[in-house]
Amino acid sequence: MTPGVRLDADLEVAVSTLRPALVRARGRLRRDLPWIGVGDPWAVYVAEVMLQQTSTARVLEPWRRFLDLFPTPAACAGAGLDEVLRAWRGLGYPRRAKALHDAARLMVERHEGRVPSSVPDLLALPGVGSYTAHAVASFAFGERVAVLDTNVGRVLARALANRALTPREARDLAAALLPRRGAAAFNQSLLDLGAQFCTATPRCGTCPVARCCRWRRDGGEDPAPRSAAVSRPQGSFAGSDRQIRGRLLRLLEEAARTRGDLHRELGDVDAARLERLLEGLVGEGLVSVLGSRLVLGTARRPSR
DNA sequence: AACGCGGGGTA
DNA sequence: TACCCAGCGTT
Repeated sequence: MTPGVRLDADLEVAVSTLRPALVRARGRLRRDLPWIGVGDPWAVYVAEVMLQQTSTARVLEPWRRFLDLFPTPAACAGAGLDEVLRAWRGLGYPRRAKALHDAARLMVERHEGRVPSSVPDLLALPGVGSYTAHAVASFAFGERVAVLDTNVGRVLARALANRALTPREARDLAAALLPRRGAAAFNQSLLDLGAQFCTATPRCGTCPVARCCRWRRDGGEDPAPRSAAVSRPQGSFAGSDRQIRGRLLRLLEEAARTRGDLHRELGDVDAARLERLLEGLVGEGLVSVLGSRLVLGTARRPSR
Protein backbone atom coordinates (compact mmCIF):
# COMPACT_ATOMS: atom_id res chain seq x y z
CA MET A 1 0.00 0.00 0.00
CA THR A 2 1.03 3.60 0.09
CA PRO A 3 4.07 4.02 2.26
CA GLY A 4 3.42 5.95 5.43
CA VAL A 5 -0.04 4.68 6.22
CA ARG A 6 -0.73 5.62 9.82
CA LEU A 7 -1.72 2.86 12.16
CA ASP A 8 -3.03 3.03 15.68
CA ALA A 9 -0.25 2.71 18.21
CA ASP A 10 -1.38 -0.70 19.42
CA LEU A 11 -1.54 -2.02 15.87
CA GLU A 12 1.91 -0.60 15.25
CA VAL A 13 3.23 -2.57 18.19
CA ALA A 14 1.50 -5.74 17.06
CA VAL A 15 2.91 -5.39 13.55
CA SER A 16 6.44 -4.80 14.83
CA THR A 17 6.16 -7.84 17.07
CA LEU A 18 4.65 -10.29 14.60
CA ARG A 19 6.93 -9.43 11.68
CA PRO A 20 10.20 -10.74 13.17
CA ALA A 21 8.40 -13.66 14.80
CA LEU A 22 7.14 -14.76 11.40
CA VAL A 23 10.59 -14.40 9.89
CA ARG A 24 12.04 -16.57 12.66
CA ALA A 25 9.29 -19.18 12.28
CA ARG A 26 9.72 -19.43 8.53
CA GLY A 27 11.45 -22.80 8.68
CA ARG A 28 8.76 -24.34 10.86
CA LEU A 29 6.01 -22.97 8.66
CA ARG A 30 7.44 -23.90 5.29
CA ARG A 31 5.56 -26.37 3.12
CA ASP A 32 7.33 -27.68 0.05
CA LEU A 33 4.80 -27.07 -2.65
CA PRO A 34 6.03 -27.59 -6.19
CA TRP A 35 5.13 -24.13 -7.48
CA ILE A 36 7.21 -22.36 -4.82
CA GLY A 37 10.39 -21.00 -6.34
CA VAL A 38 9.93 -22.58 -9.76
CA GLY A 39 11.15 -19.41 -11.46
CA ASP A 40 8.62 -19.78 -14.26
CA PRO A 41 5.96 -17.04 -14.11
CA TRP A 42 3.51 -19.06 -16.21
CA ALA A 43 3.76 -22.01 -13.82
CA VAL A 44 3.14 -19.67 -10.89
CA TYR A 45 0.26 -18.02 -12.70
CA VAL A 46 -1.43 -21.35 -13.44
CA ALA A 47 -1.00 -22.41 -9.82
CA GLU A 48 -2.51 -19.20 -8.47
CA VAL A 49 -5.56 -19.50 -10.71
CA MET A 50 -6.03 -23.14 -9.72
CA LEU A 51 -5.71 -22.21 -6.06
CA GLN A 52 -8.63 -19.79 -6.18
CA GLN A 53 -11.12 -21.32 -3.73
CA THR A 54 -9.38 -24.68 -4.09
CA SER A 55 -7.16 -26.29 -1.48
CA THR A 56 -3.51 -26.98 -2.24
CA ALA A 57 -3.76 -30.77 -2.01
CA ARG A 58 -6.32 -30.79 -4.76
CA VAL A 59 -4.19 -28.67 -7.09
CA LEU A 60 -0.96 -30.70 -6.96
CA GLU A 61 -1.75 -33.27 -9.62
CA PRO A 62 -3.77 -31.13 -12.06
CA TRP A 63 -1.06 -28.44 -11.95
CA ARG A 64 1.60 -30.83 -13.24
CA ARG A 65 -0.73 -32.28 -15.81
CA PHE A 66 -1.81 -28.89 -17.09
CA LEU A 67 1.73 -27.56 -17.45
CA ASP A 68 2.78 -30.74 -19.18
CA LEU A 69 0.08 -30.12 -21.78
CA PHE A 70 0.46 -26.34 -21.93
CA PRO A 71 4.00 -25.42 -20.84
CA THR A 72 3.78 -21.82 -22.07
CA PRO A 73 1.13 -19.14 -22.56
CA ALA A 74 1.46 -19.67 -26.31
CA ALA A 75 0.80 -23.40 -25.97
CA CYS A 76 -2.34 -22.69 -23.97
CA ALA A 77 -3.46 -19.91 -26.31
CA GLY A 78 -3.01 -22.20 -29.31
CA ALA A 79 -5.18 -24.95 -27.88
CA GLY A 80 -8.94 -25.15 -28.13
CA LEU A 81 -11.06 -24.22 -25.15
CA ASP A 82 -12.40 -27.78 -25.11
CA GLU A 83 -8.87 -29.12 -24.59
CA VAL A 84 -8.22 -26.64 -21.79
CA LEU A 85 -11.50 -27.54 -20.09
CA ARG A 86 -10.69 -31.22 -20.27
CA ALA A 87 -7.26 -30.55 -18.77
CA TRP A 88 -9.05 -28.73 -15.95
CA ARG A 89 -10.81 -31.89 -14.84
CA GLY A 90 -11.08 -32.34 -11.11
CA LEU A 91 -10.68 -28.68 -10.19
CA GLY A 92 -14.21 -27.27 -10.43
CA TYR A 93 -15.17 -23.70 -11.30
CA PRO A 94 -14.50 -24.19 -15.02
CA ARG A 95 -14.96 -20.45 -15.58
CA ARG A 96 -11.44 -20.19 -14.29
CA ALA A 97 -10.20 -22.41 -17.10
CA LYS A 98 -11.87 -20.24 -19.71
CA ALA A 99 -10.46 -17.10 -18.11
CA LEU A 100 -7.02 -18.71 -18.08
CA HIS A 101 -7.32 -19.57 -21.76
CA ASP A 102 -8.45 -16.02 -22.59
CA ALA A 103 -5.65 -14.58 -20.45
CA ALA A 104 -3.07 -16.73 -22.27
CA ARG A 105 -4.29 -15.35 -25.57
CA LEU A 106 -3.98 -11.80 -24.25
CA MET A 107 -0.42 -12.55 -23.10
CA VAL A 108 0.41 -13.60 -26.65
CA GLU A 109 -1.32 -10.58 -28.20
CA ARG A 110 -0.18 -7.86 -25.81
CA HIS A 111 2.77 -9.15 -23.79
CA GLU A 112 4.96 -11.04 -26.24
CA GLY A 113 3.78 -14.37 -24.93
CA ARG A 114 4.83 -13.69 -21.36
CA VAL A 115 3.06 -13.20 -18.07
CA PRO A 116 2.97 -9.46 -17.27
CA SER A 117 4.82 -8.53 -14.10
CA SER A 118 3.05 -5.45 -12.75
CA VAL A 119 -0.07 -5.53 -10.61
CA PRO A 120 -2.04 -3.22 -12.96
CA ASP A 121 -1.19 -5.32 -16.03
CA LEU A 122 -2.10 -8.50 -14.18
CA LEU A 123 -5.39 -7.03 -12.98
CA ALA A 124 -6.32 -6.32 -16.59
CA LEU A 125 -6.35 -10.06 -17.33
CA PRO A 126 -9.61 -12.00 -17.03
CA GLY A 127 -9.85 -14.15 -13.92
CA VAL A 128 -7.24 -12.09 -12.10
CA GLY A 129 -8.42 -10.12 -9.08
CA SER A 130 -6.61 -8.43 -6.28
CA TYR A 131 -5.29 -11.58 -4.63
CA THR A 132 -3.99 -13.24 -7.79
CA ALA A 133 -2.41 -10.07 -9.16
CA HIS A 134 -0.45 -9.50 -5.97
CA ALA A 135 0.45 -13.18 -5.62
CA VAL A 136 1.88 -13.42 -9.14
CA ALA A 137 3.70 -10.10 -8.80
CA SER A 138 5.24 -11.27 -5.54
CA PHE A 139 5.91 -14.97 -6.10
CA ALA A 140 6.81 -14.90 -9.79
CA PHE A 141 8.48 -11.50 -10.07
CA GLY A 142 9.66 -10.62 -6.58
CA GLU A 143 7.68 -7.39 -6.41
CA ARG A 144 7.38 -6.03 -2.90
CA VAL A 145 3.59 -6.24 -2.62
CA ALA A 146 1.39 -7.82 0.04
CA VAL A 147 -0.91 -10.75 -0.71
CA LEU A 148 -4.27 -10.83 1.03
CA ASP A 149 -6.39 -13.97 0.91
CA THR A 150 -8.52 -15.85 3.40
CA ASN A 151 -5.43 -17.18 5.20
CA VAL A 152 -3.81 -13.78 5.59
CA GLY A 153 -7.17 -12.26 6.48
CA ARG A 154 -7.50 -14.60 9.44
CA VAL A 155 -3.96 -13.94 10.66
CA LEU A 156 -4.41 -10.16 10.51
CA ALA A 157 -7.75 -10.20 12.31
CA ARG A 158 -6.60 -12.57 15.04
CA ALA A 159 -2.92 -11.93 15.67
CA LEU A 160 -2.77 -8.19 14.99
CA ALA A 161 -6.15 -6.65 15.70
CA ASN A 162 -8.34 -9.12 17.60
CA ARG A 163 -11.33 -7.62 15.83
CA ALA A 164 -12.95 -7.80 12.42
CA LEU A 165 -11.18 -5.56 9.89
CA THR A 166 -12.56 -3.51 7.03
CA PRO A 167 -11.09 -4.16 3.56
CA ARG A 168 -9.12 -0.92 3.78
CA GLU A 169 -7.71 -1.82 7.18
CA ALA A 170 -6.75 -5.31 6.05
CA ARG A 171 -4.93 -3.97 2.98
CA ASP A 172 -3.05 -1.40 5.02
CA LEU A 173 -2.11 -3.89 7.72
CA ALA A 174 -0.87 -6.45 5.23
CA ALA A 175 1.27 -3.77 3.59
CA ALA A 176 2.58 -2.48 6.91
CA LEU A 177 3.53 -6.00 7.97
CA LEU A 178 5.67 -6.65 4.90
CA PRO A 179 9.41 -6.60 5.60
CA ARG A 180 11.73 -4.38 3.58
CA ARG A 181 13.39 -7.36 1.95
CA GLY A 182 12.30 -10.93 1.29
CA ALA A 183 8.66 -10.04 0.67
CA ALA A 184 7.90 -13.15 -1.37
CA ALA A 185 9.22 -15.53 1.30
CA PHE A 186 7.36 -13.53 3.93
CA ASN A 187 4.09 -13.69 2.01
CA GLN A 188 4.57 -17.42 1.66
CA SER A 189 5.10 -17.76 5.41
CA LEU A 190 1.85 -15.90 6.05
CA LEU A 191 -0.02 -18.27 3.75
CA ASP A 192 1.69 -21.25 5.39
CA LEU A 193 0.69 -19.98 8.82
CA GLY A 194 -2.93 -19.51 7.78
CA ALA A 195 -3.10 -22.88 6.09
CA GLN A 196 -1.53 -24.96 8.86
CA PHE A 197 -2.13 -23.20 12.19
CA CYS A 198 -4.30 -20.11 11.86
CA THR A 199 -6.94 -22.21 10.14
CA ALA A 200 -10.69 -21.67 10.29
CA THR A 201 -10.68 -23.80 13.41
CA PRO A 202 -7.30 -22.74 14.74
CA ARG A 203 -4.51 -24.86 16.22
CA CYS A 204 -3.13 -22.37 18.70
CA GLY A 205 -1.53 -25.10 20.81
CA THR A 206 1.21 -25.72 18.28
CA CYS A 207 1.23 -22.35 16.51
CA PRO A 208 4.79 -21.02 16.30
CA VAL A 209 3.68 -17.40 16.72
CA ALA A 210 1.02 -17.91 19.38
CA ARG A 211 3.03 -15.74 21.77
CA CYS A 212 2.48 -12.65 19.64
CA CYS A 213 -1.21 -13.22 18.95
CA ARG A 214 -3.55 -10.62 20.40
CA TRP A 215 -6.56 -12.90 20.17
CA ARG A 216 -4.66 -15.55 22.11
CA ARG A 217 -3.60 -12.94 24.68
CA ASP A 218 -6.85 -11.01 25.08
CA GLY A 219 -9.45 -13.68 24.30
CA GLY A 220 -12.99 -13.15 23.12
CA GLU A 221 -14.91 -14.31 20.09
CA ASP A 222 -12.95 -15.32 17.00
CA PRO A 223 -12.67 -12.06 15.02
CA ALA A 224 -11.86 -13.83 11.75
CA PRO A 225 -15.22 -14.99 10.39
CA ARG A 226 -16.51 -11.46 9.74
CA SER A 227 -13.20 -9.85 8.85
CA ALA A 228 -12.16 -8.65 5.39
CA ALA A 229 -10.87 -11.21 2.87
CA VAL A 230 -11.98 -14.17 5.00
CA SER A 231 -14.11 -16.69 3.12
CA ARG A 232 -17.84 -16.67 3.75
CA PRO A 233 -20.01 -19.80 3.89
CA GLN A 234 -21.58 -20.94 0.62
CA GLY A 235 -25.00 -22.29 -0.12
CA SER A 236 -25.32 -26.04 0.06
CA PHE A 237 -24.02 -27.97 -2.92
CA ALA A 238 -26.29 -31.01 -2.96
CA GLY A 239 -29.07 -30.44 -5.45
CA SER A 240 -27.72 -27.02 -6.44
CA ASP A 241 -27.42 -25.52 -9.91
CA ARG A 242 -23.67 -25.81 -9.49
CA GLN A 243 -23.98 -29.56 -9.12
CA ILE A 244 -26.09 -29.90 -12.24
CA ARG A 245 -23.73 -27.68 -14.22
CA GLY A 246 -20.89 -29.92 -13.15
CA ARG A 247 -22.73 -32.99 -14.36
CA LEU A 248 -23.56 -31.33 -17.68
CA LEU A 249 -19.99 -30.33 -18.34
CA ARG A 250 -18.75 -33.79 -17.39
CA LEU A 251 -21.06 -35.31 -19.99
CA LEU A 252 -20.03 -32.81 -22.65
CA GLU A 253 -16.37 -33.51 -21.95
CA GLU A 254 -16.99 -37.01 -23.28
CA ALA A 255 -18.84 -36.06 -26.45
CA ALA A 256 -21.24 -33.61 -28.06
CA ARG A 257 -24.86 -34.23 -27.15
CA THR A 258 -28.32 -33.04 -28.07
CA ARG A 259 -30.62 -31.44 -25.53
CA GLY A 260 -32.64 -34.64 -25.65
CA ASP A 261 -29.56 -36.69 -24.80
CA LEU A 262 -28.83 -34.50 -21.81
CA HIS A 263 -32.41 -34.51 -20.59
CA ARG A 264 -32.43 -38.29 -20.75
CA GLU A 265 -29.09 -38.66 -19.01
CA LEU A 266 -30.08 -36.28 -16.22
CA GLY A 267 -33.46 -37.85 -15.76
CA ASP A 268 -34.04 -36.36 -12.34
CA VAL A 269 -33.64 -32.78 -13.53
CA ASP A 270 -36.64 -30.73 -14.58
CA ALA A 271 -36.56 -29.75 -18.27
CA ALA A 272 -37.02 -26.03 -17.75
CA ARG A 273 -34.23 -25.99 -15.22
CA LEU A 274 -31.96 -27.93 -17.53
CA GLU A 275 -32.68 -25.47 -20.32
CA ARG A 276 -31.94 -22.51 -18.07
CA LEU A 277 -28.61 -24.01 -16.97
CA LEU A 278 -27.59 -24.82 -20.55
CA GLU A 279 -28.44 -21.26 -21.52
CA GLY A 280 -26.14 -20.07 -18.78
CA LEU A 281 -23.27 -22.31 -19.89
CA VAL A 282 -23.65 -21.12 -23.48
CA GLY A 283 -23.82 -17.50 -22.31
CA GLU A 284 -20.55 -17.92 -20.44
CA GLY A 285 -18.89 -19.44 -23.48
CA LEU A 286 -18.19 -22.77 -21.81
CA VAL A 287 -20.56 -24.59 -24.18
CA SER A 288 -21.51 -23.86 -27.80
CA VAL A 289 -24.38 -24.78 -30.04
CA LEU A 290 -23.36 -26.63 -33.19
CA GLY A 291 -26.40 -27.50 -35.24
CA SER A 292 -28.63 -29.62 -33.03
CA ARG A 293 -25.84 -30.51 -30.67
CA LEU A 294 -24.16 -28.91 -27.70
CA VAL A 295 -20.37 -29.07 -27.68
CA LEU A 296 -17.78 -28.34 -25.05
CA GLY A 297 -15.93 -25.05 -25.52
CA THR A 298 -16.01 -22.89 -28.62
CA ALA A 299 -17.60 -24.44 -31.69
CA ARG A 300 -15.07 -24.71 -34.49
CA ARG A 301 -15.17 -26.16 -37.94
CA PRO A 302 -13.56 -29.58 -37.74
CA SER A 303 -9.86 -28.98 -38.23
CA ARG A 304 -8.41 -31.02 -41.06
C1' DA B 1 -22.69 -5.78 -0.09
C1' DA B 2 -24.48 -9.97 -1.70
C1' DC B 3 -24.71 -13.71 -4.73
C1' DG B 4 -23.43 -17.55 -7.96
C1' DC B 5 -20.08 -20.55 -9.03
C1' DG B 6 -17.42 -27.26 -8.27
C1' DG B 7 -16.60 -30.64 -5.70
C1' DG B 8 -13.71 -33.10 -2.43
C1' DG B 9 -12.07 -33.25 2.59
C1' DT B 10 -13.10 -33.03 7.26
C1' DA B 11 -15.33 -32.73 11.92
C1' DT C 1 -24.98 -32.35 7.78
C1' DA C 2 -22.38 -28.21 7.58
C1' DC C 3 -18.32 -25.87 6.88
C1' DC C 4 -14.14 -24.93 4.46
C1' DC C 5 -11.03 -24.07 0.56
C1' DA C 6 -4.04 -19.21 -1.98
C1' DG C 7 -11.38 -15.65 -5.27
C1' DC C 8 -13.58 -13.52 -9.23
C1' DG C 9 -17.21 -11.28 -11.76
C1' DT C 10 -21.75 -9.57 -11.79
C1' DT C 11 -25.68 -7.22 -9.92
